[in-house]
Parts: sequence; C-alpha cells; structure tokens
Amino acid sequence: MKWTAIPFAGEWGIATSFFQTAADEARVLSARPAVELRDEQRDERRDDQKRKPVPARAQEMAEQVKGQIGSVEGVSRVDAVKGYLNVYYRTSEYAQRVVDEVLASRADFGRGAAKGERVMVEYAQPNTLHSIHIGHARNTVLGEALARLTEFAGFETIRASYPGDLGLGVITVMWMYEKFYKGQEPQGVHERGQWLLKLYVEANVLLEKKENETPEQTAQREAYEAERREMYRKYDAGDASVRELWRVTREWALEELQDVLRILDVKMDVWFYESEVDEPSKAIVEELIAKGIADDERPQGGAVIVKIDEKLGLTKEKYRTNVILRRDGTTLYLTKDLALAKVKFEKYHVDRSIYVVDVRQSLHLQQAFAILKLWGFPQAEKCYHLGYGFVSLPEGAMSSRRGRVVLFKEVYDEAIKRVLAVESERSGNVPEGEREEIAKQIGLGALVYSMLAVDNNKDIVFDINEALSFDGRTGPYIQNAHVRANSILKKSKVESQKSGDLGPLTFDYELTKHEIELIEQISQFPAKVQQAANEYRPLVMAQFAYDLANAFHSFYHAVPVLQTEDEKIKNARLSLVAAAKQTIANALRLLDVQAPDVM
RNA sequence: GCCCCCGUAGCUCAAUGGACAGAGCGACAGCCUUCUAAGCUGCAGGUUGUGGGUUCGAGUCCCGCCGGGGGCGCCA
Repeated sequence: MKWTAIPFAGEWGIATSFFQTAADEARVLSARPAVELRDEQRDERRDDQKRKPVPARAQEMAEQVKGQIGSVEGVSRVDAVKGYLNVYYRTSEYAQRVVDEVLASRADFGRGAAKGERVMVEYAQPNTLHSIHIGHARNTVLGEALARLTEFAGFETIRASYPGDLGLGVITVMWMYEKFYKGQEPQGVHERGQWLLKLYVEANVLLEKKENETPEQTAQREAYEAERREMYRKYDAGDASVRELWRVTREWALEELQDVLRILDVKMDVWFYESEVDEPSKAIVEELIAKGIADDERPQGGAVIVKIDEKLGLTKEKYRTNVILRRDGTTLYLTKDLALAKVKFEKYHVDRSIYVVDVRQSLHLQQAFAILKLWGFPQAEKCYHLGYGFVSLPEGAMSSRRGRVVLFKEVYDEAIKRVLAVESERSGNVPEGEREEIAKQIGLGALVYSMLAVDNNKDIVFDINEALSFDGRTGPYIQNAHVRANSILKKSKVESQKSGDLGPLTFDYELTKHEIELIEQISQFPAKVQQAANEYRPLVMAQFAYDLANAFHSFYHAVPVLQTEDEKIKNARLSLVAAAKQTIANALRLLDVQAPDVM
C-alpha cells in the first residue's frame, strides 16, 4: 500500500487511495463470463458493483477499511473521503516527536543515512581569460547547492572545478597583452580579472573581419592574426617566454575565480585544469583507434573521428559522428572530456559523475558518455549532465567576446549597496560594526536564491531589480524568518539551550492551525532533502525553504509566544520556534545562503 | 533534414500519474502603543497552446499539429 501525505492544511496525516484496487476489481468482474455470474446467488449485487463507477467503489472500499481499523497508537482519527483513506496523527504526540528530533539533531536534522556511494559534482568551469559573469555564477551556485544536497542526503561528495586555461581565447588575451599592454598590471584581484576581459574584447575587435575593409586594414588584421597563430604555435612548442606569459595571466584569472568562490563559500576538493588533461588525452586517441572505436582518417588528410551511432548499432542518427583529434594532431573539448572522465573513474573511483554544464552542450556530453560506454566504462551509465538554461540579458545573449556581459562582482557590489541603503529604515537592530557583513549575507542571499528558485532547464533573462528584490518569494524573506525566530529566542534567553532546558516538553494543548502547519513543514524537511538530491534539483529545496519561512511568518504573526501566560504552552512554543529556526538554517545552508541572526 | 528543451493567471515561475492547478510580482482593501512591517490578512485573476490516445484518474505519459528557444565531425 502506498501512503502519501494528506494535502490538507490545518491537520496532518497520511493517506492511501483505493482507485487502483477498485479499477482492478472492475476489470475482473467484467472479464468473468456472464454464465458464471448467473450461477452466483448474489449476481445482481455483483452487477451493481461492476456498474458502480470506480471513484464510488473506491470510496466504498475506503469506508470498509476504515470500519475495520480500531484505535491505533498515535492516531487521532481515520477518515474515508473521495476514495482516500486518511489517517490523522494525534497532534500532540506528533508535534512533540518532530520538535524533539530537530532539537536533538540540530545542524544534522534532515541528514540522510550514508549511502555508500561516491558522487563527483563538476561545476565552475570558466575560461581563464576573463572575469566571472552572472552566467558562471548560476553554474557555480547550482553546482554548489547540488553538492551540498547530495552530501547532506548521504552521498560521499567530491566537488570538482574544471577551469579552461587553454585554447584560442586564452592565447588571444595573451597576444593582446604582449602587443599593447605589456608591463601593465592593475591592482586588485577583480580589477585585474575585469581588465583581462577588456583586453579580450579589444583583441576581438582587432581580429574580427569587418565589412568594407580597406586593403590596409585587411593587411593589418591578417598580420595580427598571424601573430596570434604564431603565439599559439610557440605555446604548443613549449616556448619558455610564452609559457611564462601564460602562467602569469592564468594566475591573475584563477585568483579572481578563487575570490568569487570564497565569496560564494565554495570549497573545491579537486581542480582539473584543461592544460593538464591535454597531453594525456592524446594517448587516449591512440587507444580508441587501436580498439577499433575511432577511425583514423589522417592518412586521407582528415581527422580522427568516432562514428558513434554506427558503433552503437543505431540505425537512426542520434549521437552522430564526432571528431576527437584535429587533422593537425591537436585535441578538442571532447578529447579532453574523455581523458577527464577516465581520471574520475580510475583515480577517484566515482560511482556517479554529475556535470553541471550549460544545456547547449547537451549533445557533446551525450556523445562523450556514449564513447565512454563504447570504451567499456560501466560508469558511463552513471554519468549525468545537469543542463541548465543560460542566463541572457534583456538586450540579448551575453557575449564575452563582445564584452556584453553582466559581471558577478558588479551585481554583488550593487546588492550590498542596495541592502545598506534600506538597512537604516528596515532594521534597527543591526549593530554598526556588523552592517557590512549582514549586508553581504542578505545581498548575496537575494542573488543566489533568485537563481536557485527557477528550475534548471529554464533560461533566465537577468533583471537586476528582480534578482535583488528583497520582498516576497526571495532569499531575504527566508532569512527574515530566521531572524525573527532568533529574536524571540534571544528575548526569552533560551537561545543556546537544548530542548531539555525548557523542562519536560509537551504539546498537550489545543494547537492552532499555524502551529500545526509549521510543524508539518518542519517534518517534511528530511524527505525534501532526499527528493532534491535524487532529482538533482536545488529548486525543490528552494521551494521548501520558502514554504517553511511562509509557515513561520504566519505563525509569528498569529501566535504569541513570549506573551503566553501558561508556562507549559510558552515553553512548547519556544521549542517550536527553536526547531523552526534550526530547520530554516539547515535549508538555507543547503542553498548556499547564509542565515543571519539579525537584519 | 535530424535531435533536445519549453508552452500553466497581465508578468516571472511552481505542482512524486491522484483530492480544489498553487506562489510571488503587479492591482485593489486592510494591519505597526503587542516577540523585527524585508512581515501578515483579505480580494481579483485559469478552457494548463491545440487535436487525438493510454488510464479508474492527465498540466504531468504517448502520437499529430501550431508557436518559441537551443543544438547538429576538426569552437568550447
């Protein structure tokens, strides 16, 4: 029998339906030969049952079962309604169980049992040529929330970053620097990152073919292009000065990435650099040729390719054919991803490998997974591409090449500014010395939540006013619930105390619907953790955090706590507030959002 | 041409095949001498793009159509 929560507010319990049973019965009755029925004494009644619509019969069954159930421990009543059997819990016992569990487990409330499975989440893969924009931020936040969820749900989790520190884009910035900006170096980690982006944009203007070029312009552009190609060649050949230039500019970019990760409270376990998988991936190409998976067309002046559909025996085109080694012997994105997967499987022994990558790369990753399967890696089945919609601007797609991007750091700074601007009017309780820190937590909370509160596959048109809204279904709304709970506890002076310190806890009084709704939300947290982790969807947790905060705000408004005269009820409510505060904090933590005590 | 994703309230988005499709924003009307008003309460807003099918039951699964977006061997 499958039990689900009763979707009613105000009272909680579990329910099961009888539709399936009723439908099955109807099938059996109608399948039985009529002659057999005629022999039955009560065939008329059977005919009635047969004709009875399924919902009505299901209701009948529910009522029957209800009649057979006596009184059950912890259950207040059983109802049969609309084909469902509803079992309502005895409120006081259930409430006490939930609150006790939260206050006993604290930060571990909701943590799933160890699953004995190792998961690697790969995210934060920006190129090392420019500053982190808001699209990278979505990627990072999504990956981090997912990692926190899988970890808390009981999976051993490894966080991996895969910065693209190689390729034409990187060379382009190096060329621009060498030619026009040599010796310059802005101070400040982010200033330097943004400056690299500026160089990249300028270089692309110089290198891009324009309409109606004069012969001089064409010659100039081609000369630049030749220089860039030469630099790429020198890099490949291991030229000392070019390598040094590469090392220095790369470091500037990585320092900025590190700082963004610090701001977002992301601690990577493993760093895979594109430059480090480049060489090993060439050996893989040879192996794939030897195994008959890849076809070497170089003798005919072609590349090394894998005819994926053909090798898999598919007749319809699905994965198509892809190149794994250019005709000039250099590697591609796909080549390196194959090498990286091998490392993940063999060195880190991951059972599941999650790639948090833009949905536009879906085909490429599917191709990579298919080749891994051909290659004989059983883990290929456990590779999962968590695609997410891209972040665009009202004026169109973001383009690093054209410099049409919204930088993460700009939005972050703006967020802090806006919080500080409203802090004086909205909150009087923030100590002067903590204003900046609290403003960071709230500003970032708004930004992060706005990106997680949308399902992965949705594109986001970035609107800064929407992303930094502090009202309604937002990060600050949830943070505020945490703050209000904290405020009550602080005034009651039990904040740091354990549930036991409140005396024997009992909810043996008539609970208001707001208290019951709040307890119901709290009790759902562990299941939501599992759901969000299993479905790879931080949105589930974002939604839950809002619902929980919403239940708390309503409770806060309608139910007095400190003013309660009955000491027992007051203590029960205080413990409920403590449980709510803890659960909100746990949920926010999984969303990579800070839970301030004041705001 | 082939593949993938999406279409739900004016807007932005939710909804393990189950009960009455829910929130926020925006609009309107209330609530601060009561634990923080970044809040609460009320009101309004829907033929879930469309036509079939499967099912006791479809926003959800299958097929067709319409509309939007993305991708498709030497970019990443």
